[in-house]
Amino acid sequence: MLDKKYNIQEKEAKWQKYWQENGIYKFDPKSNKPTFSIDTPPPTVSGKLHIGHISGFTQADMIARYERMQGKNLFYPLGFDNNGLPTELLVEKEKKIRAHTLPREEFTKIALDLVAKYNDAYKDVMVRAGMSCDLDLGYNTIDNKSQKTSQKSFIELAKKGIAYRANKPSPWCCKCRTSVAELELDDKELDSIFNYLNFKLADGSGTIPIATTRPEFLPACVAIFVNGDDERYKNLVGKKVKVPLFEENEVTILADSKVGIDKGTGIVMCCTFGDQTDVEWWKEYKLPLKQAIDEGGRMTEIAGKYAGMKILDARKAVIEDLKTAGYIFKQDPIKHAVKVHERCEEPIEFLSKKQWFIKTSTPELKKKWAELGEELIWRPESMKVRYMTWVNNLNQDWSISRQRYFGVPFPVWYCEKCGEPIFADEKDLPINPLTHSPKVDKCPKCGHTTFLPESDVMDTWATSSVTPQINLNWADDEEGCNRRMPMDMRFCGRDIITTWSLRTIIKAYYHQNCLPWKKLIVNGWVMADKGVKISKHLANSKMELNDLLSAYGADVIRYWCAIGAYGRDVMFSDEGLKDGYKLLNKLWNASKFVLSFLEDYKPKKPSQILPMDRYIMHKFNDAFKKTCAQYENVEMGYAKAEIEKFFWDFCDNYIELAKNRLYKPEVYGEKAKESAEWACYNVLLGVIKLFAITMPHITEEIYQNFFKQFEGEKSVHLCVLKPIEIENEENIIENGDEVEAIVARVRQFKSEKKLSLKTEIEDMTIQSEKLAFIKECEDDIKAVTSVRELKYKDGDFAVTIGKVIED
RNA sequence: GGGAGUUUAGCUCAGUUGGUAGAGUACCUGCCUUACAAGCAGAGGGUCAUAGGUUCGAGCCCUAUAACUCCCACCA
Repeated sequence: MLDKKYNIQEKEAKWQKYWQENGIYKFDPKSNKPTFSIDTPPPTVSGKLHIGHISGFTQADMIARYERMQGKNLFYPLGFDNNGLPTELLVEKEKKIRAHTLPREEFTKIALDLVAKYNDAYKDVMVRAGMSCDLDLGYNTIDNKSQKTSQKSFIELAKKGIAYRANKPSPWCCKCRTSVAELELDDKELDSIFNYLNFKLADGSGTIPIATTRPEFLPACVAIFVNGDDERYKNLVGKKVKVPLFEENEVTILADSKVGIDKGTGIVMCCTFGDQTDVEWWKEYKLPLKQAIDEGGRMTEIAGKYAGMKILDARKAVIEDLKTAGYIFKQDPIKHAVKVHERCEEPIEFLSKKQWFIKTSTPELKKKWAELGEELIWRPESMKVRYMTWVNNLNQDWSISRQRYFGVPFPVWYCEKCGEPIFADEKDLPINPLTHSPKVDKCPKCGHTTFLPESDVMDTWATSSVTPQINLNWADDEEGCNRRMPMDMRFCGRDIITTWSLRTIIKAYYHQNCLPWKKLIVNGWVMADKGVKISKHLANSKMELNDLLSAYGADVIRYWCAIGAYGRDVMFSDEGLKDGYKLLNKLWNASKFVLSFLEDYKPKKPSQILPMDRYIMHKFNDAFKKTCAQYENVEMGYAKAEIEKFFWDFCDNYIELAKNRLYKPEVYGEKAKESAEWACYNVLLGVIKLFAITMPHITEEIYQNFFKQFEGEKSVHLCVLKPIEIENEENIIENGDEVEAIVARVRQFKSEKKLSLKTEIEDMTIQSEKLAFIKECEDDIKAVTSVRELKYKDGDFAVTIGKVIED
C-alpha cells in the first residue's frame, strides 16, 4: 500500500502538481458554500526568500487550510508588490543602470521584465513551501488592475478634498532623488563634528556662540533661536546677527521654548531646512525660504562660491573657510543619530516641493481610526496597543507622491497658467498623463488651453493600501466589491501594523466606509540568534528557503513554522527541524502499519466496539475539539501540539495494544479485530485530516492511497473536519487512562530490571476502583504487557507485578 | 525620554481564574518488541532574570532594576 520509505522531494512535487492541475485551491465564484476571504499581503520582490519571509505566510496558510476544511470557499490570492522605489532600486542594482539616465518607458520595460522573472521565482517558492493560494487570483501592484484601482482611489479622494496638493517641506533623499515618507526613515549613528562658531551681532556689540554640525547650511540660515527663559541670552532677543561667511545676510534672534538651554551653547541657528525643528519654526514664525541644497544633493546658487559642491565637500570647504576667517573657536567630534532613508541608508534632507497628501491626522480622523481599531479583531490581542499608540501620535498627513519613474502615475494634469488640476475620466483609467492629454479644451477655472502633466508617481503604499479593493475588483465592479467588504482576514508582520494596516484601514474607510477586513493577525519574527533579527546579511544558506526546502521538504519547514504562541518572535535552529522530520517519519510508519491491516477493509461500524477502541475514539474527539479551538483562536502552534500529543499517545499506547488483536484474530476473535479496525480507520483518518493543515503533502499521499476511495473528496484538503461519531460514554477517558497506567507500570518495572519489554511475567495484581472496565480489557492488557494471569483487588490504584519468566 | 513584548531545564518552547514546575530535544540507563533504532521504555536535570511587596500560599498579582527585540519622540 504505502511505500516502504516516504520520498519527500518526489511526493511533494507530485502533489503540488496535482493540486494545481485539479484546481484544489481554486476559488469558486458560483459556489454556495460560505466564503472565507484573505487579503494576502503581496510580498515585495527583492532578492532571495529566507525562512523569516515564509514563516508568517505559512502560519496564515494554516488558518486558510483550517477554514477550507470547515467547508468554506476560500478566496485566497497571491499578489506581488513590485512597483515603486523598492523595485526601482532593485532594477538599478541588478541591471547596473540609473533610472534617471534613461527615458521612463525604456526603464519601465526593463523593470517589468525583471519583475516578471522575480514573480515567477517567488511564486515557485511559495508553491514549493506548500502555500494553498489560488494562483489565478494573483495580481501585481504594477499591473493594469492595480494601477486603475490606485488611480480611481486617488481621483475619488482628490475630488472629495481628502487628497490635496501642497507645498510642504518633506524628507528628501538626494541619492534616490525623491521625497520619502517619515515612516521610511531610519536612524543611523554617524560620526560628525560639532563646530562652535562666533556669530557677530549686527550692531557690532560683540559675538554670540552657536554650535552646529551642518555649517554648509549657513547660506540658508534664516533666524537664530534662544530659549526665552535663558537668563544668559534673554536680552539678545530681537537683535540681528550677521551670518558667518555670508555677512550680507542679517537674521533676527527669536525666542522659542523648543531650544534646550543646556544643549550645545543654548543658541541655535535655524536654516531651511536642516531638520524637522527648522521646518516647524519656519512654519510657525513665517520665516523666508532659502534652499541651499538641490534635489541631487548639491549646493545651490545661494551658496555662492560653494554652489555645485556636494554636501560633504561643501561642509569641508566651509569649515576650512570658517577656520581661516577665525569664526570657529572649538570643534568636538561626536557620534549622533542621523535620519537616513531606509532603502539606501543615505542621510535625508528636507526639501520643499509640491506633493500630494492624504488627510489622516485631524483629531476627528484620529478618533475614527481608533474606533475602527477597536472594531477590528486582533490576533494576538496585544498588537492592538501598537496600533492605538501610533494613531494617537499621528501628526502628519500621508504623503503619496514620489519623484520617481517606476510606479503608478498620478492621473492628473495642471493648467499651465493657474495650476488648476484636471483629473482623468474614470473610464480612461489606467492612464499615463505623460503620454495622454486631458479631455478638456480649456481650463474650467481660467480658460487657459495648455496643460502640464504630473510627472510624479505614487508611492508604493498608495497601491498596497488598496489590496482589498484590487482583490475584490473595485475598479470594475464597485457594487460587488462593496458588498464583499470587509474581507475576512489579513495577516502581516508587526513592523508594518502602522504602515500597511493603518493605511489600508484608512482607504477602506474613505471608499467603503467600513473595515477592510474583520480580523488582522500579526506574526512575530524569526530570529537568527539571541536578539538578532534574521536579515539579508545573516541569511546564509542555512536559512535560504530554496535550500531548506531541498534539504527538509515543505512539510518539515511548515511543522517548524507552527511553533509556540502566535505573534511571538522565535529562534531559528535546524535542531528544531529534526522534530518535524521525526513526526513526518512517524506519521508515515504508523499509517503504513495501520493500513497494512486494512488492505481489504470496508469501513463498517461493528455491532460491538471494545472498550479501549471506544476509549481511543473518545480521546481523539477530545483532542479534535482542543485542536479546533486553538485554530479558531489563531494559535497554530498550540493546535499542532494538541493533535501531535494525541498522535504519539495513539502510536505508543493504543497501536501497541490493538496490534495483537489485528495480528491474531484466531486468538482474540474476528469481532475484536473488526472493532480495532473501525477505531484505527476513524482515528487515523481524523489524525491525517488535522495534520493536513500543518503537513499537507504527506497527509495527501496517505489520503490518496487509501481513504479517498471511501471519503470521496478528491483531496484531503477538501475534506471537512469533524469528530468521530460515537455514542457519548461517562468516564471512558478516565477508565482508559487507568489501563494505560497499568501498562506504564509494567514497562517501568521491566525498564528498571533492564528487561526486554517482551519478557513474560507470570502474574500481576491490579488494585483499582475501575475494575469493571479494566476486566473488560483483560485480553488487551495481557497481550501488551506479556503477563500471563491477572488478579484483581478493589481499592486505590496499585499494581503488583509477579514473577519474571526466564527463557 | 515614552510605550509594547520577552526573560522558566544545557537547547527550543508550554504553563488558562494564584494552590507541590511541563513537553520536545540533548545527556544518562536499558530494549534489535512480527510499523518505525531518525524507534521503544525508563531515569536524572529548574533559586521560574534580579530585588522588594501583597497573600495562608506567587512562575502567575503590584513596585523597582537589568538584558534583549520592536515602535514612537529627541538628535542645533
